[in-house]
Amino acid sequence: MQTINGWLFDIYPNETGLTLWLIGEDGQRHRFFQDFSATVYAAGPSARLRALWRSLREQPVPVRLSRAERTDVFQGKTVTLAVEVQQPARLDELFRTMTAAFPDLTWYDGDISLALRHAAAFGVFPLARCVVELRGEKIASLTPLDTPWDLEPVPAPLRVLSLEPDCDPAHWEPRALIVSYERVRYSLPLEKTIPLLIGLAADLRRYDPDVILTSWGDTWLLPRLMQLCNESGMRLPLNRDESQALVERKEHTYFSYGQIVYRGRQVQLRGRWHLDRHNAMLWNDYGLAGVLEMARVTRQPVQDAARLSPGTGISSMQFVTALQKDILIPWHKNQAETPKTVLELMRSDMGGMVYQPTIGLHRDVGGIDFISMYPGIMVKFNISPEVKRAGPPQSLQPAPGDPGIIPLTLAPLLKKRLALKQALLTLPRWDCRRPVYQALASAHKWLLVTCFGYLGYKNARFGRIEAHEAVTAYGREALLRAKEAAEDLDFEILHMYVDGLWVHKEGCKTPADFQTLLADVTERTGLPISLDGVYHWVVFLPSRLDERVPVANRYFGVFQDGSIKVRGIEARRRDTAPFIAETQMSIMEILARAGDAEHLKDVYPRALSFADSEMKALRAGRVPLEKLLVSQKLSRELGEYSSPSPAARAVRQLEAAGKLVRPGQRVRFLFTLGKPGVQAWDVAQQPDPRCVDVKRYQALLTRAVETVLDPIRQSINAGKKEESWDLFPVFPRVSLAPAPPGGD
DNA sequence: TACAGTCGGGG
DNA sequence: GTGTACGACTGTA
Repeated sequence: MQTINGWLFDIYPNETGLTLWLIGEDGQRHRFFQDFSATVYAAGPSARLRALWRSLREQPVPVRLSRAERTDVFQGKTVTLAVEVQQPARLDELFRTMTAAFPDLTWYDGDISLALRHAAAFGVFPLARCVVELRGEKIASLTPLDTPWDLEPVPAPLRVLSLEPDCDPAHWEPRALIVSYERVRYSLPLEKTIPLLIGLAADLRRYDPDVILTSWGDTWLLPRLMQLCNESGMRLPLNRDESQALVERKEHTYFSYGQIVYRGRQVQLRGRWHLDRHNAMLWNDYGLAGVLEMARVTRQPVQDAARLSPGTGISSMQFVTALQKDILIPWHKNQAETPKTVLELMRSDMGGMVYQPTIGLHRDVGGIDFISMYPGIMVKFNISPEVKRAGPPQSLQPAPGDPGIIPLTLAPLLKKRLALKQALLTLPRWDCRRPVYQALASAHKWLLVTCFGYLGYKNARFGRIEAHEAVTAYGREALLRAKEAAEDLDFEILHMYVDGLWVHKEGCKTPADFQTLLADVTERTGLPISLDGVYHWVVFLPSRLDERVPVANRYFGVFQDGSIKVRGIEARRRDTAPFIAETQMSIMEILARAGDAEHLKDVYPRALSFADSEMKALRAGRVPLEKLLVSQKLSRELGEYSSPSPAARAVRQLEAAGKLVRPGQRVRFLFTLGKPGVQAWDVAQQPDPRCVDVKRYQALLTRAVETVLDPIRQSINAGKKEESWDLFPVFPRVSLAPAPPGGD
């Protein structure tokens, strides 16, 4: 028997069992095989289960049958027929046949991927460090040496080869491919097919990368290479396992978090990973470290983790918990989505606690947040679909008994996130672990957020609306207790929003001045809370439609470390032209240089004149057209628009030029003079700079400047009382006159 | 003024 | 392999 240590790299089914790839500590890439069986469960009347038993005896896929008692989270202990399928590759086919023949039975675990089953069975995950015992090429035992929850796992020595065209193939025709790895970098002309394929094949064999990192590899490059191979009859060893075909995932569009999301097609490799940075979910935010972390904690294979959708990641984690705890995973609930009743609509108003902020500028403000409030509540108070609630939320008492499936799943993730946050607080600014920790923490963030949403989702396997409501009820209670704590310590509450509050007290200017409050809130709620920071000053903005009305989520401010926090205003919106957003940010940076609020009056003139110079640049045509592009996400098919929004008109131009834009994709356009008022960007001909509707951009800029400068000016003037001759100047207003009727 | 369409925030 | 929230705001007619 031979033993090898290494990092688990890839797993997929072959004809008889599983193929596993291991990056050995010896530097070799090993391919092994493993026997593996997958079990599905059926429950129902015993006569029907006996009939199923008989029918399974008479079909060709080898199965082992037994009677098993398992837990259904909604029904409790349940007697089932366990069907152990010994050829994992044939599971899907057999499951389809069984459910078609016995649709009246209740099915469990049928649609759980082999990767998750394997992860649950052995406690492994992508890039887990393992000890493997071998008999020949067969795995006799597989033991993990680390867990997904380690903060500093021994990193796998991945070989990464990057491959990208010399321009964006959606808009231009690339002429060359740029190949780079380690210190090698060169380009291959695309028109010379044979040398291109020979060169690439040679590098793939010589360097034998673990990861092929591409730009537009899913949508353009790999399909193109496959096509070139077909035409020329040459082979390109993209897969490390050359016995396997490339795996293609189709493009699709889906709804998530109230908006439509578009995922382009994906090309996956076997024995190697292909990652397309332009098609990976939130690659920009997290990078490779984030994708790997996602794979570790969700146990999804890395290439899937790269484009994981909301819900799938957290569901995967729940499924692994369920498999390990012998909890049955219902086969997808076939409940049709029923329209919300009036009662439910009213209930939805009772989500998070919102308190109207006090409009205007405030100095020396503590921003305090519960850390991952909703997940923290689920863990602390044991909220899970199968757990009976004890008292009312006002008691802030955990439900009794063993932790349910949701807390079990979330607890280690939450603990790791808190540990990362803690480490980030203490690590010095220059520490190279900082960006990595940041990426990991961000990757966890949305898994945790989504878990809460999933509790309230009817089609989630472990969802239950009562549990969802319990979470928000605890949340409101916790925030109220925080408010009481602050008031008992004589803090003034300026604003509260779901899981955060903004407080002020004369003389409290440093983080230390808020420690008593933090400790008190933790004491009263049992939930971790942290100081987001102490603002030198923060502005809560009024509604645009009625300046007497505050809005909860439009504010900006400057922390004592000089960093700026912005919510809801133009600079935060992805449909704001970069020129407008950057100008607004720059103005806030000028204001931030004031340090404390007393010195805002010193920097205000500078901010005003900066805004003015940007306005002049705009009028003089010195702003590059790219900076004026507005980008909006298409929410539906072009034909489904009932009103010709600017985005819809831009899409019409694109489609006229033969460019299809799918719902969920973004469309970029300029505001232009005359009809139709917009000019789509991603078409062949560049717009004439003279067509730009400068007036409209002036109005947009004016608005963005006023958003940040008006409250500052008002606050300075308020300090000056009646000296009206000394009023600070207003930014000259440019507004759009209503378009003349007819026009054209 | 009404309406249709897009966005943020949660983090 | 997907959560169809809510409220603010903008653009169009």
